Amino acid sequence: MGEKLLTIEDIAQAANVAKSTVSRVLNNSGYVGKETRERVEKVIAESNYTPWVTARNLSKQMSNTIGVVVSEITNPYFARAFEGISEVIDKNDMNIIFCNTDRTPDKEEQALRMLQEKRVRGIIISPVIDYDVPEKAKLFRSQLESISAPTVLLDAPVDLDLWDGVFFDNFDGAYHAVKAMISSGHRQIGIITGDRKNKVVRERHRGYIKALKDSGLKVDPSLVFVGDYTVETAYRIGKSMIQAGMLPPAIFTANNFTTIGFIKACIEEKVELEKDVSVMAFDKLDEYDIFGLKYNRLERDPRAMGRMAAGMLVTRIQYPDMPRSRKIIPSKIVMCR
DNA sequence: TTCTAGGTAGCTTTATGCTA
DNA sequence: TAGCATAAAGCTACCTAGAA
Repeated sequence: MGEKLLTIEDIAQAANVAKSTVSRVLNNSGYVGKETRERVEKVIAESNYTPWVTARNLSKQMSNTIGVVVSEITNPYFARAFEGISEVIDKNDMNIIFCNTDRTPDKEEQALRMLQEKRVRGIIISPVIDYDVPEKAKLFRSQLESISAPTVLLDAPVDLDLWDGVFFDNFDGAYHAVKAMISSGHRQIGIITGDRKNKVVRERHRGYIKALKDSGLKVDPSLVFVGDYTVETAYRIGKSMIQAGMLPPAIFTANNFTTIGFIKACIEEKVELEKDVSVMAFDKLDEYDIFGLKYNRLERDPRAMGRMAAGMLVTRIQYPDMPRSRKIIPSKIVMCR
C-alpha cells in the first residue's frame, strides 16, 4: 500500500492558509504577501509536494501536453524529426506523449483516440494511410476532424490538402536524385522500390521514371526491383542481384532501410561502392558515417522538419484562427566524388 | 486605492444512494 | 433493476471582504 498523496489542501493546512493561496503561490499569480509565500514554499519544499497534473488539466480543461504520432520509430529519419520536435516543445514548457503506429492504420486510430481522451493541446502526425485510396482518406479525414486539438501533418504526401503541415515533394526529390546520377555519366540505373500501393513509394518511383525519360533513357523493367522498404527485403534483393550477376552499374535505393539492406549485401558480397556499383540513397544514413561508406544521397534535414512542425503547432495553439500553413522542406543532392 | 487572502463554482468521471 | 441525482476527487480562476 502506498502512502496517500499530498494535495493542495494538505499544504494549505500545514501553511495555515487557504488552498487558493497555495494555488497562487504555485502558479505565481495574483497577490501573495512575501511572508505567506515563503511559508507556503517552505511547506512545499519540506513535504516534496508536487501538483497533480490530472486535476490541473481537469480544472483548466486542457493539458500542457502534445501528442506525436509517427508511423515507424525504428526509422532514424523519424527519430531525428522527433529530436527537432522535442527541442521546440521543451522550450515552450510543454510535454510530449509519443505514439508509434508501426505503419498500422488500426494503431494510428487507437493513438489518435487516446490522445483525444488525454485532451492533448495539439497533435503532430506522420500518417500511415494512403491518400490515394478514397475511402481510407475519407476515414482519416473524418477522424482528424473529430479531434478538437490542432493538428500538424508531418512528412505526409505533398498534395494532401488537410490542416497545417510540413511536407516533402517525393516526386521532385527522386527526380533530382536520379538526374544527378545521369549527369555523373550513368546510363543504366536500377531502382529498389517498395510496395507501389503506397503513395510515397509511387511518387519516388514516378520521379525515377521521369528523370530517365527526360534524359532520353529507356526504362528497363529488369532494373526495377520491387521490395517493401525494409532492410531485410532490400538485403535479399541485393544479394540475389549480385549473385545472379544482374547488378546494374548504378542503383537508386528509394528509402533509408532499402539503402542499409542493399549496402549490407554489397559488403558481404565484396562489391565495392563507387567502383562496382554507384548508389544513390534517399536520405542520409547518419549512423553509418563512421564506416566512411561511399554513397551518393538526397539529403533532407529531418530535425529541421521536426522543429518546423512543432513551431507550426505551437503557433496554431496560440492563434487558432490563423490561415492554414504548409511548408515544403528543402533537400540537396550530395555526390560522394 | 492597492494589496492580501479566503471562499467557492466548475471542470469530468465515477461511485454511491435514492426512488419508482 | 433501471434511471436519475448527488458527492467526491484536486486544482484553477474568479469574486469578494478586510486591512493598510
